[in-house]
Amino acid sequence: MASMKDTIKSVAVDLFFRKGYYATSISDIARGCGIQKASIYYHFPGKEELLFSIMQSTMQDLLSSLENHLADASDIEGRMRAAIRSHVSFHLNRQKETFIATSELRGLTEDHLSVIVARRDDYERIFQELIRQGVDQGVYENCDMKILSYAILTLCTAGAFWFRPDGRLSVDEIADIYEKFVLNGLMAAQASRAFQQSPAEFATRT
Amino acid sequence: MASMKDTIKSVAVDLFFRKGYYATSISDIARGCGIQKASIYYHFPGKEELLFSIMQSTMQDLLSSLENHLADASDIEGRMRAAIRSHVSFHLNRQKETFIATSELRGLTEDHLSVIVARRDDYERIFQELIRQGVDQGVYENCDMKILSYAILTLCTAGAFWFRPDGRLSVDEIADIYEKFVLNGLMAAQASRAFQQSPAEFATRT
DNA sequence: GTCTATAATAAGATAGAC
DNA sequence: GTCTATCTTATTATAGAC
Repeated sequence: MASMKDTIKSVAVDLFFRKGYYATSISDIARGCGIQKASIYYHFPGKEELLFSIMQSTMQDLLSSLENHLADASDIEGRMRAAIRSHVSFHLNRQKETFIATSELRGLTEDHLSVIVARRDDYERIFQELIRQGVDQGVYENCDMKILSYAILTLCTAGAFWFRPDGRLSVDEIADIYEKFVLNGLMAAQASRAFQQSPAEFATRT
Repeated sequence: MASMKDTIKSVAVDLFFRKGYYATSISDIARGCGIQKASIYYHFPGKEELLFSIMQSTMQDLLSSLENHLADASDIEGRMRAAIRSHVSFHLNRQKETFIATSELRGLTEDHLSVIVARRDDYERIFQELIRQGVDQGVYENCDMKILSYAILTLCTAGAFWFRPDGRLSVDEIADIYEKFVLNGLMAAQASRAFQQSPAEFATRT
């Protein structure tokens, strides 16, 4: 049974996703909950705190999901695959929240923004570390880790912008496509270079 | 010599980029231009029309840039490279406008939104056509064209979100990284598959 | 914990003089 | 083409009763 505080949060998620943070008023949220707008302020100090609360629990769960997925994988390729699958499926399964967390950072106060950005940086660092390990082990081509980690994450994050739960492709199918594209992208040059250097040795690895 | 209309537009671009569309008031823009806020309304019917004007000229120039870059390339790989370079360099060189055009769609009325989205769809279709031609000619692996075109475009568009003109990497260096990652991503599976099927023939193509 | 009523503020936009 | 002055409206947030 959901508390009113949870109801408010969930109605806010729905409205922020559909209309945007600025276009959603406290009255809109109250109407969605079936209460008066003044009652919102009993549960949250203000509109911005409500946004912050949404973003914080989203980032928390995003990080947990990544840790859970990584726990099941051991070698570097498996770990990268697990990380991408976690990232993609979280962003599609919790589309509304991830959409908000990505697109409404402008709505946060400076203090709250720095908390969320710090969490996001922690999250990105895990991906950068995965790329670095892959490069160290010679599985991926040497590359600019920061730029590529942004590229990989953004690419999958964008799913939250166009995904339709009742659309042509399921979450798993989309995760497959992204997983393949990113892994290919990271490994391709390595593969072709290895082939050029030593086709025989390359063949044993394929 | 810039007209006041151009000045207003350029000040608005700067403020929308730095503070966001909703957080920027007509008064802010007027102050940036050194005029009174009522004077803005002589040049633009309202704040939303100003945003629309910025987005429309940005999309126009984005499309022109792509056409110019494509005119110089002939084969499919060269055309894809040219398209990616055009996309990346435009988004970094005109960072403020492309950032706004990407992140402030929520600020448009329904009518204006549909105009911009239609232009964006035209633009995306050119990339989808490039991918399709590459697949037809066997240069790229068969793939989901819509999803991959979103992936490629978003990945590069995201540059406008983190790029620093005075940062570590130049526009050209970033374009190089993206060009390589995307091309590798599109061709990788094809390359390794070709090698598995016929290593000798593959070698002649490398 | 929710209500009614209202304060406080700020924004987009217009009227009309110069 | 720009100004001063003002209108209109909407929003966040608070006070205080129940």
